[in-house]
Amino acid sequence: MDLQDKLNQKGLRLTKPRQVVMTILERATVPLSPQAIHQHAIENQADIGLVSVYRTLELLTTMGLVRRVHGQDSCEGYVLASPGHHHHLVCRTCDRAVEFTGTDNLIPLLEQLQHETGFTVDEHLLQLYGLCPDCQN
Amino acid sequence: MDLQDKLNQKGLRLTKPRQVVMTILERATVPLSPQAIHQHAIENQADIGLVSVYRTLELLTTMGLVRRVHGQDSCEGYVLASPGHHHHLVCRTCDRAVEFTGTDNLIPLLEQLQHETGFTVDEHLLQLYGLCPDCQN
DNA sequence: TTTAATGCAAACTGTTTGCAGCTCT
DNA sequence: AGAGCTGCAAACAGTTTGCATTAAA
Repeated sequence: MDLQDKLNQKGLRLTKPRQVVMTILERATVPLSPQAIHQHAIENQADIGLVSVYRTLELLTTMGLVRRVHGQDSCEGYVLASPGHHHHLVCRTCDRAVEFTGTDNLIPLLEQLQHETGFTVDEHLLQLYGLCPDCQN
Repeated sequence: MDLQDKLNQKGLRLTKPRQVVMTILERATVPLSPQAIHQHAIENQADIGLVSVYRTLELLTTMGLVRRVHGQDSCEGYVLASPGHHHHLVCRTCDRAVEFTGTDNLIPLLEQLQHETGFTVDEHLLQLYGLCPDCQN
């Protein structure tokens, strides 16, 4: 099912700004800020407004198609939400990010904590920071 | 060596806003935003300006006494760069937080990732969200 | 006494909202 | 045709900067 169907299903529409934002995110390798996305759009002769970028990101995020992440300096960054739960390893220098999923390692920790504290744990945020191969000089 | 000495050593001064901010961070259990810190200060009859909070946080961060982290919603959060490393388990309903340190579980994951991606990983942010015993109804 | 630091106010930057006109279905 | 969407402009919120005054050393 493509984006158009997903939108129509909810009585929403596939419009130019939405297409453009989605395409840009699909091609992106790093989390992009709203302004960065807008910039990319303009450079690709797609004349959309910054406001629509914000609104589209909010929509796509609530639809679960896009995920918001926090870089170290750049606060707001958006990336395509690939299926499943995953985390990011972000380069402190160039902000390049790698996604990973293996969080089985956390399970024993979670269980231990739930037992010790009485909390139930149902969500977690794990972000790793370091240097990517190119920035290790 | 206490804060006063550390500051004087560089020709800087220990002033009321700096004391207050430091004390608040020492008592905090979750990352605090600049405004949250300011709020706390006011509530404790410490009449300091928001601007000083910002400037103090910048100073303490460059001195390595405080660390800036990015939470889920609150972008800017500051925590004491305490010796060792700790994380938080936060109740989604009442915001009560528990600190924990056991991150040995992460080490295999880190090593595996460093190997697979070529990144070096030197910092991480782990926050767990759930419900505390009181809020589980 | 000297000079760092404060706090106000004003400038900025990034994000959100109201609304008239436009467009996808 | 009609409801959803866009884009402008204006309102907002959070952060930074300039400058005269205060206070730590």
